[in-house]
Amino acid sequence: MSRASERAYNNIRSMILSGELQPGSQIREEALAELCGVSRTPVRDSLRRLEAEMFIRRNDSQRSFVADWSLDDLEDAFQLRAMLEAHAAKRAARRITREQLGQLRFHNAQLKQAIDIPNPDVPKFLDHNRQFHAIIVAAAASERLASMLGQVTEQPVVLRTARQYDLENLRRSHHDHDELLIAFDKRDGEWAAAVMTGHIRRAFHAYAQAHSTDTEIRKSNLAA
Amino acid sequence: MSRASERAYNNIRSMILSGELQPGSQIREEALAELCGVSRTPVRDSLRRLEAEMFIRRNDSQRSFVADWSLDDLEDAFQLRAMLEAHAAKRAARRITREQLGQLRFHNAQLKQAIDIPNPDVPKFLDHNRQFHAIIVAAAASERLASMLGQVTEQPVVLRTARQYDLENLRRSHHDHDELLIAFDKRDGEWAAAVMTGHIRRAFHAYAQAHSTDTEIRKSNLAA
DNA sequence: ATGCAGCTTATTGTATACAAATGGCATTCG
DNA sequence: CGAATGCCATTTGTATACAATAAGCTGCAT
Repeated sequence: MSRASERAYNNIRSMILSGELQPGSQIREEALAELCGVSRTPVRDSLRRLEAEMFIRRNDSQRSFVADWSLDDLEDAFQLRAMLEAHAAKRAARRITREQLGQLRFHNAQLKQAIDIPNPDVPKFLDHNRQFHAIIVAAAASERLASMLGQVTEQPVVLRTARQYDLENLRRSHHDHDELLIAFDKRDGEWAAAVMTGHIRRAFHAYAQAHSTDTEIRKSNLAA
Repeated sequence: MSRASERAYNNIRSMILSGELQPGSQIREEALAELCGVSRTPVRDSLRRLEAEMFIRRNDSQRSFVADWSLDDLEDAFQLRAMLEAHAAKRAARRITREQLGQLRFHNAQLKQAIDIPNPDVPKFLDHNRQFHAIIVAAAASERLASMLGQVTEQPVVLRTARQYDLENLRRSHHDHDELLIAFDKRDGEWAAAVMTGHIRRAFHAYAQAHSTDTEIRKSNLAA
């Protein structure tokens, strides 16, 4: 992707994810163009992409708005994600290479390290976690599946305020990864899929809890 | 969608589906613009959309080519479709309204009529079949799921020559629909999902057979 | 007051000109 | 003869001007 267009896309996307562009608010092409320092043309490209990714929705007269997902919508996304990632895990179990297994072990060791210390390094955990999952998707070797997963994986990040990361949850995540590694090693696709399903479902409930806390806080801020 | 943009999208899409634009061949924005009688701007929009829908792919230097799917790729698409439609059926079983059930019955009766006569009306069958599936997806009430299904449902249409429609197959399809209707009536999501999985898998094998016949014919045409 | 008509303004859609980047070809040098 | 390099042609990317459309507002009529 070319310079201006990529910049516009990344800028707008991160403005949505960070909450700088509030859910439900209208988006004007020219305003974004100025914010990104490019013309409307690349902005329009970006908006189309973001619309396909459901970060943005348009009303019937083509005006764009930042998507505003309810908790139900997000559960829906998580449900699809669980199904797709379980499918990926199943496929990966048949196809994963020794090298990829090694990489999985590496990232799993790293993310364990990130939380198994007095001062947990959550960003580091998240990064290696992301890479762990990416390797599984790559091993599944289905471009379509990868593209669909892309659509449901980053949506929940739209939580506006800083999330509460429950350490106990992260440790359980790491434990799931351990089990996935064994399932891959045994080439047991059914097992891998089952573990993955639980792994994502837990993520949803952790997210939902953080989300409701967040919502409470915002409500009381409004009241004050 | 506005006039020029919509025209460009529909034109290009149908040129791909009809084989007028050959799989693997390069696509130039200006050529398409002339063909569609619009400027490059709406053509570019369309190309982006079609790229997201995987009808078009781009190499690393941004040149566009008509996607050329192998049978393996198509099996992959069908596999995802089976999973997603089964999921849709399961959700639909819980949510479907009496009215929607009535509509399903109507379309199923129509498609039965289309093939239960001396001179089968295949296009009519396909149309009611499409609507039958659309109602189930609507009843599943998940925008994301619907959008994902859109991505895998129309891909196999890229068969270049006229398809052989095996009547026996269409009758079995109709039978599956009957069974789906009972499952929905009993609100048995698991049953509905199972029937749907088989329904789509059969569609794949019917398609694969037609595809290989098609490929053979093309080969011998080349040889001649 | 309320609702509607017509105007005004805001916003998106399209065309086009120009800039940047890429690929192919020919030429040159090892 | 083969590989690398520079130039030219082709193609895509970006900016901008203008057209079309939709929203909001004002004022008038009921």
